[in-house]
Amino acid sequence: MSKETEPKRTTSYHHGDLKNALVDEALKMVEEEGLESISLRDITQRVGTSRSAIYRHFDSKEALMQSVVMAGFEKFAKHLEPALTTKGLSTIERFHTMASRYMDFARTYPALYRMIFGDRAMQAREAVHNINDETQVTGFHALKSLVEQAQREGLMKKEDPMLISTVIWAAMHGQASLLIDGHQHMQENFGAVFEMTFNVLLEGFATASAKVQKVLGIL
Amino acid sequence: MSKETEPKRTTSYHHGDLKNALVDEALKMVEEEGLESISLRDITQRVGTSRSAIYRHFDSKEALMQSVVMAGFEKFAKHLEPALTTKGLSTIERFHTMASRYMDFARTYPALYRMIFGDRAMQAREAVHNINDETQVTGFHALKSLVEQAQREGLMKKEDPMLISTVIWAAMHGQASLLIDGHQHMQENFGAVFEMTFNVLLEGFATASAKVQKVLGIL
DNA sequence: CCTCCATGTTAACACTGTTCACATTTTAAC
DNA sequence: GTTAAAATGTGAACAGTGTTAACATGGAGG
Repeated sequence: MSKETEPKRTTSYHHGDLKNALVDEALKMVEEEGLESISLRDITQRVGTSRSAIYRHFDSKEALMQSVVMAGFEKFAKHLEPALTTKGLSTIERFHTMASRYMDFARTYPALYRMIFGDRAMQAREAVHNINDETQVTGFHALKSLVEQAQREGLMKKEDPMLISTVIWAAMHGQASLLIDGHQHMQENFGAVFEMTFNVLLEGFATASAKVQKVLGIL
Repeated sequence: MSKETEPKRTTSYHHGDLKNALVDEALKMVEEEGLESISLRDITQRVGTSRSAIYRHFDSKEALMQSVVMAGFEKFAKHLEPALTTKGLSTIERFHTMASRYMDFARTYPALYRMIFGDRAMQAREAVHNINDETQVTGFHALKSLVEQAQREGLMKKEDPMLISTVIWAAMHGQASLLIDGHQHMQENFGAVFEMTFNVLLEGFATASAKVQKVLGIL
């Protein structure tokens, strides 16, 4: 990424920019056909190069797939952005928007979601840890900053934001996973389960004073 | 391994009971080496037969793996049983025991857990739907019956038990998945996240009267 | 011009799941 | 008990995979 000086697409050699082309094509194919079924031969054929050309840019198929994971994670982070950037939303609304878009991403790109949060994903994240440290934590950091905002506003009890964020994230991840992996109970009641989870979390993390107010309303 | 000199099992043909032997060995290998890396050749070699012997009992590798999924799910269901069968536990304690053993199973057999709750699992469950309809729903049914019990005791609000169970299950599944797939935030704070989730769910699903009582205690 | 080196190609290798014709053992019929 | 049929196991072969090595090509700098 250091040698630019070209208004065109950088590094125009034989192909132009084979490395990125391979990652882009692989990412597209993951979305289309799923993870398991794609082969290096298919990727190179669609890109228009020879099979072994890959090995001038990646050590192995796994290395290519790790780059796909990183690209997919950037796409995921962008998908969540509106929850933070949209103007005029309350913190609660931002929570709801973020959770909603999270589930939407998983449902729209199930294979990609499985890939970026699967067991190979962490290896990929660690492999490029020094190169791109900001993007990879963006998703989680966005959630955590929302939690901190809610705490500042007195909507949420003041326990460790990291802990609270992880609890929320796990609940969402569980729903997304069950949904895209075809589990009946989740698919049949998706909307209801989502809203119930959202409310339970909201209530469970509410401050004591907020709870008292709610109860006083009941009495 | 010749005739029926073994008082073991029925159907003593050439091998004895190759079909089950293959499933057992494959299940063992999934736990040892993970899902991806095991091959039919390795399985048959360890069982002691020829490679293609598999095809007398299964249509394909995928069919064998689906049988492994079913066997793994039975193992999982057994692992959860103490939460229901142990005498002298309160309903809350049963919840805690079940959740605890759930996470324990995932941590002890990560590859197997991934397999039985992954995306191929549902296909397997559907493929043998008529044969073994009880076992496959055991896990979820156990949770649901606990929810109903809690509702009867006035500990939990009386919304659809199916919905509540799915919410709880998804929260646990999310934690288990993040944990065994190596996500830092989960691994570093596993115990704290688990307890916080448990409490939040308990509180979020508590009956209104229970909440009022708690608040009255505060006031 | 020429040389060098990054990039792309072709052929081959070891491995995989799968299928075929054939061998062996078990079951059943007579 | 003999014999035919069915069930089960075997070895060789095939197409597909990721990977590697030797070779080819084209652009950059002298």
